[in-house]
Amino acid sequence: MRSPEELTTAFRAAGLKVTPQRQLLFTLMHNNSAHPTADSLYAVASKQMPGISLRTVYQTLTDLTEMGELRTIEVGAGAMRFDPNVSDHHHAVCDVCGAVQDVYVNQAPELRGLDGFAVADAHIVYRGRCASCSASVKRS
Amino acid sequence: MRSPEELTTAFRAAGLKVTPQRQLLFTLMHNNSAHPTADSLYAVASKQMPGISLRTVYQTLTDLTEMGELRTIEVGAGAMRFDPNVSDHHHAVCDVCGAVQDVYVNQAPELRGLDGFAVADAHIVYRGRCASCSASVKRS
DNA sequence: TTCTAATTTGCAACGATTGCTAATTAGCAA
DNA sequence: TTGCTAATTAGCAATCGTTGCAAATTAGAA
Repeated sequence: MRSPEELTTAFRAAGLKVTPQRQLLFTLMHNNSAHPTADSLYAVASKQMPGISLRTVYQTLTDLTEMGELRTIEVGAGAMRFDPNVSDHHHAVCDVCGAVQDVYVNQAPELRGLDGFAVADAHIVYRGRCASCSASVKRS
Repeated sequence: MRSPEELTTAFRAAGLKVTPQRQLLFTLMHNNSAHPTADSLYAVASKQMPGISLRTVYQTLTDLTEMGELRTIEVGAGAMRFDPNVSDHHHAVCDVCGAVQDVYVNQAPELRGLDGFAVADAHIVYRGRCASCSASVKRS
């Protein structure tokens, strides 16, 4: 996702308005590696701008996604997550704390069973324990 | 997932009862490669047993999943799907017709960015066009 | 400054799923 | 075969995440 300044220009160029709500969300998502849900982003945004609505957060995230500035990811159950990293990558989800981190694969694996299926896209979700949750395991 | 006969034994052994509803669902899921949702399975079941409730379908699918007889898979938006194939495999989802097929990978790819994450499980969702939807593309 | 289309907000509605409860029933034991 | 009781079913309400809608507000071009 581009910087808040570039997004301001891009939005205006697309005939979209740049409101204070949107500017705040631009800055909150820029370089955000937390893979937030709409709701968690709303919680953060509300602190800086009390009264902003969850509906607006959803709307702006949808706009950014349609412009290709965000990717949406679904990791098992729960809400949709938004990722400002739109490069080709995958995700690892910690089963303990729920944190999501980016993962890159070096080469695509060979497949069996494709049977004429034309692959356009692939997304891998890894599950396990993140480094900090692995470290905090008490001996049992 | 095991055969309806084996499941009957397994359910009783686990202190669970084998009702007509459950027997029907056992047979409908056995060797079912359609990756149905609870709702689509309910539609099929209702034809053979009018009056069966969606609640019971959910309950039985949950029971089977907890016993390790089914896997649940989520492919992008939409409802949860149930897969009687519990072997280690992945899925390809057709963007046109929504069909889901099983895919097997020969070897796990090398990863970057794991950063101490201990992987316990991986699931790949491929998206694209299935064979029949590729074949039925009209020239444009 | 004016005007208007875009935006925001709040709330209703939606789809998927689960919680709850009364009525029913599988299946063990006598 | 009959009784008993815990498990199950069905139906409905409630939940969660998300989207549709409409009235009031506002960005930003003219």
